[in-house]
Amino acid sequence: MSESKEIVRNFIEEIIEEDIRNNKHQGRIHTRFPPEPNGYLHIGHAKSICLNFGLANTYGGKTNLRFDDTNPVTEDVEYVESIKQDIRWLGFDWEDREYYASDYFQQLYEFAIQLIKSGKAYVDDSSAEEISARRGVPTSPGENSPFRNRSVEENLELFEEMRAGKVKEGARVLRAKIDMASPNMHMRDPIMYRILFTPHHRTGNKWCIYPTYDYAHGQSDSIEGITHSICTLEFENHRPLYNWFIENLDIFPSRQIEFARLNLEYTLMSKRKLLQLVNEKLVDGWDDPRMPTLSAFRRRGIPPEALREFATAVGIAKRENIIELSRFENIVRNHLNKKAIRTMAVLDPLKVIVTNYDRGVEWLEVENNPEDPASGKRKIAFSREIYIEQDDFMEIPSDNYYRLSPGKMVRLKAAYIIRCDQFVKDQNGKVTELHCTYVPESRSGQDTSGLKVKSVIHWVDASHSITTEVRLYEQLFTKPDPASFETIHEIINPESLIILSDARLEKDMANAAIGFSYQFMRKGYFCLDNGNHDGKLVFNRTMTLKDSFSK
RNA sequence: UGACCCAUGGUGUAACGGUAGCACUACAGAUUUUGGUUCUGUCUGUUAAGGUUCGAAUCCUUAUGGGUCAACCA
Repeated sequence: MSESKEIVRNFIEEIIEEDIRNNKHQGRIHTRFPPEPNGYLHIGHAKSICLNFGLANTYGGKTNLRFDDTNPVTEDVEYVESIKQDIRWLGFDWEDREYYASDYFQQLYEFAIQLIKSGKAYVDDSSAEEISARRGVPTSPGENSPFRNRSVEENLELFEEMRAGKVKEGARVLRAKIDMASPNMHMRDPIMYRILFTPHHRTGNKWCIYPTYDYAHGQSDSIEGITHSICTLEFENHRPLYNWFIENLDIFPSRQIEFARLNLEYTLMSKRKLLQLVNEKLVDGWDDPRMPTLSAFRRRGIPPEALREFATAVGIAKRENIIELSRFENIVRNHLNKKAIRTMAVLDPLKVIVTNYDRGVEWLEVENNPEDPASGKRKIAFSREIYIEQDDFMEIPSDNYYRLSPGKMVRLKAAYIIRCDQFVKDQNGKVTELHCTYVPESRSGQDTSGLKVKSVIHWVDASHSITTEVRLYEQLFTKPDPASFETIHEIINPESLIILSDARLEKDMANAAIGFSYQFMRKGYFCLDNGNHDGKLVFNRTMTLKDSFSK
């Protein structure tokens, strides 16, 4: 027997396995993914989704989808729908466990009464400014609110007035009574409820007091019996408070565990800034293929399997990290290379006349995907007039350039070797046409010419091709660390989108379908855009091929 | 002048007191009818100083560096 591959566990898996060994919660594992419906899911969320659902999957547990909808001011149903669609597309299923923090508003309210009754919460009439001023700073203690020692009866009465809508927004809050001198700012009598006369997308006008994150989140976890509540590092300082509520309410002890969020080079993860890109129309919307949102990845042709692999490949740890884009690209290319059907597409056409070709149209056979023999072969037309890529010809070639130039030969993929005899320029000096001769005995697969050429280039037949639009995407930002810049405008990449309207594809590509990936040979991976273009075909570049020929 | 967390090649992540490994990147070579793919090889690492120990990336102390916290956001 060969030795089995060692399984590497991340620190969360180690905690879970320890809990299972100790029979904690009878070995039950239950996680949750808690998005706030105030924006679209991005690749950072994908890491969290894969972690939470993945953990449940490997340990025979369950994962709830719970919308953390405690702030009606910023949240909307539009986001709820997109989030559900994106999680499904990523490949995960929460079955019937679709919950909302707002489902628990009544329960949370009763918990609050319980804390008031036990003298652990009080109503504060201070203004936001006063509260902030009395909270102190991290390096020195705060001071108690003058309203801190109200009687239980008074607190109950006042809180009821808040609930009943008798108090103006901002005039009163409910606070936990903990310790204004705590070195942890979150323990300095944190706010539990604030008054907001904003209708909620689910509860409508039923409530005008809304629980804050700190008060709602842990209790929602507890209500759902979540065993491992996984969140990002910035909530580390909230954990004592998370535990304080659970202990003082004496409810199910969910455990919060923090891990380092995903950071990716050239990518912004801040929902606020992504929203800004959308609002200022710096991109085409949340699903603009340059965005890091899941809907954008879908539109750009990134396979969900690749995203899942990436999410686990980056690892789970507590160390701050910035993943290199090459890591992401490597994984996406691996997936696409295996499954993408090859086709020839000339993005920037240059006409070639094969002057000695007089056999009309000839049909040549070519593999659909050399990586996958099962993908079969197809026939492509070849005739006297074809197109090649502008940059596959250089009038004065550089030393390491081994494509076409005057007097030089290349092979046309799956066809013949041609030699460039002449070129035609327009008045601007741009090369507009090549006159070449082909070598009849060099036909692909039955080459008896004995000629050796350094390069094989792609091409399409002029009369057996279609003209389409092709969109080339590059990084949206010119800096690898866009988050560290104050304004996004200064780092927007002006060439992040290049629209080519005259691309020539093999005629068969008229039948291209959404959801499939194609490799435009030597040019990259592309997919049909899922937007509405009045019947016109538009292709998005998912990713370039790795390019060892640097320009 | 606080609390909490983190520190392993360029990047990310393993090694759970006993040979610092893997992946990506970069570079070099081989193969190739995609300058793709594939294959082979090379370079580069335990933040520092003490301590414990036969033995420390791992445990302890201190220092240094980085992150988070002062919304009625999540």
